[in-house]
Amino acid sequence: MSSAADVTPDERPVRISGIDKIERRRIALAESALKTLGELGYARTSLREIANNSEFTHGVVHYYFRDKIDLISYCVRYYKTKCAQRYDEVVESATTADELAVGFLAKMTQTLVDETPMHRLWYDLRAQSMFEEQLRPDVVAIDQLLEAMIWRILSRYAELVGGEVAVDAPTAYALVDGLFEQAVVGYADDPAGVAERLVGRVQRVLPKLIQ
Amino acid sequence: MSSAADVTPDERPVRISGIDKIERRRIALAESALKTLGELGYARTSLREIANNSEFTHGVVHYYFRDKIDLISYCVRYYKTKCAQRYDEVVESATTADELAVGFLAKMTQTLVDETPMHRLWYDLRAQSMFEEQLRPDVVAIDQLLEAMIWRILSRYAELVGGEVAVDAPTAYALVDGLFEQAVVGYADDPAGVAERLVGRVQRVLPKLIQ
DNA sequence: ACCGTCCTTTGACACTCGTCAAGACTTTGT
DNA sequence: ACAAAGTCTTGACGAGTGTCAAAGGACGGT
Repeated sequence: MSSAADVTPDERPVRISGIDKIERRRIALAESALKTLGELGYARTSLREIANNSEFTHGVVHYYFRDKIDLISYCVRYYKTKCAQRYDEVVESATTADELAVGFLAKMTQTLVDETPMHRLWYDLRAQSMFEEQLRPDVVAIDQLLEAMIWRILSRYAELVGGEVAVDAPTAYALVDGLFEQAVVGYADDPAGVAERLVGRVQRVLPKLIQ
Repeated sequence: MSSAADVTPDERPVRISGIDKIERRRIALAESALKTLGELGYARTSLREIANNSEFTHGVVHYYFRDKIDLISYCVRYYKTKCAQRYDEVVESATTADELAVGFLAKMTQTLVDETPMHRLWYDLRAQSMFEEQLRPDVVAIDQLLEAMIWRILSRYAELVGGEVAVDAPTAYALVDGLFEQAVVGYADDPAGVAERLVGRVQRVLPKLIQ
């Protein structure tokens, strides 16, 4: 990514100035950290392991982040910006209820399969937040983002179908999330058929949430 | 090791307290461990902390359990026997749908409030099982137990109401569990009103699962 | 009484963790 | 080109971890 647009004759990455370079490094570190976190989980991921799985040394991590919580927190916030708008395009482009449902379900299974580690990490972090107070604000914020996302999908679906969502936003989110988490956990145990079962279940539940 | 091969043909006098005492110690240790685990979570709980919060020393823990996973695994299995039959009495004694619903919801909020640490731990362990393979069998077993429990409640409810459950057992479990987990996570953040909101949501969702 | 077995304590081990500091290397301003 | 500022490497520290082994105590059978 981002390799196509170098028109600059100068090869030196010097042009990236101060603040920008710091932010770039932090993002690179965060992405590397997220990869490791997604594979090992929050508890078993150490700063050294993160540095090890990256092109940096463990000292660099501490140069760009105050401490471990600072890094994790940054990772979570970075992740947040990417995850909650996954379905927005589908919602905006769909012109019929069926189109929306199909698009939603397709994206859902796609992210389940393609980004399993990220979802594992999310459920891990949400559980950890019950014990580690410092994680709570970020987790709560993401939860609200996801709830709003589900709500956008459901209310648009209801609109297209000519009805109303029969439950409030937190309830709708909890229900859909319950199904999705079940799929993520099941996917870790045995991936075969999990995605299809998830689709079937959401398909059958979705109409019941509209009246 | 070397426990099975008794060289002495001589019977070990049937010490009633023998095996029984070992099991008793293990249970006592497990209960103490569960208390600590429920408060600190899986990751931040060390064997020394468990021993510290009990009347034993950290050496005893290793005398009765091979290693940490052995202890945790035992704890989880011990916990399992208590958690999945929480609602059985309600299911058996209820003679009307309303009675069942009220009893179920009452027990649900009661366990949410009284045993919060246990539920936190459960969701923590389920998340950890995605990363730690050794935890998976126990987690899967408990999940099935809980699924069966929810199914018993729902199918009895449908029977009393004169209908049928409109979704399959895994779906029903995922939906209810989604609502419950939302409540547990929310309870850790701010307990006020969480139980009431949970009751309201389950009350509104429950009829939609019957047809 | 003594002895062997079970139980428990204590202390040590090898290791990993987060954190930091001293110095080396690189880039930038002038 | 030279010095200052920024960036990175390396190695160390103390604390905490799981694990284990060697003693000490308790208690039964003989």
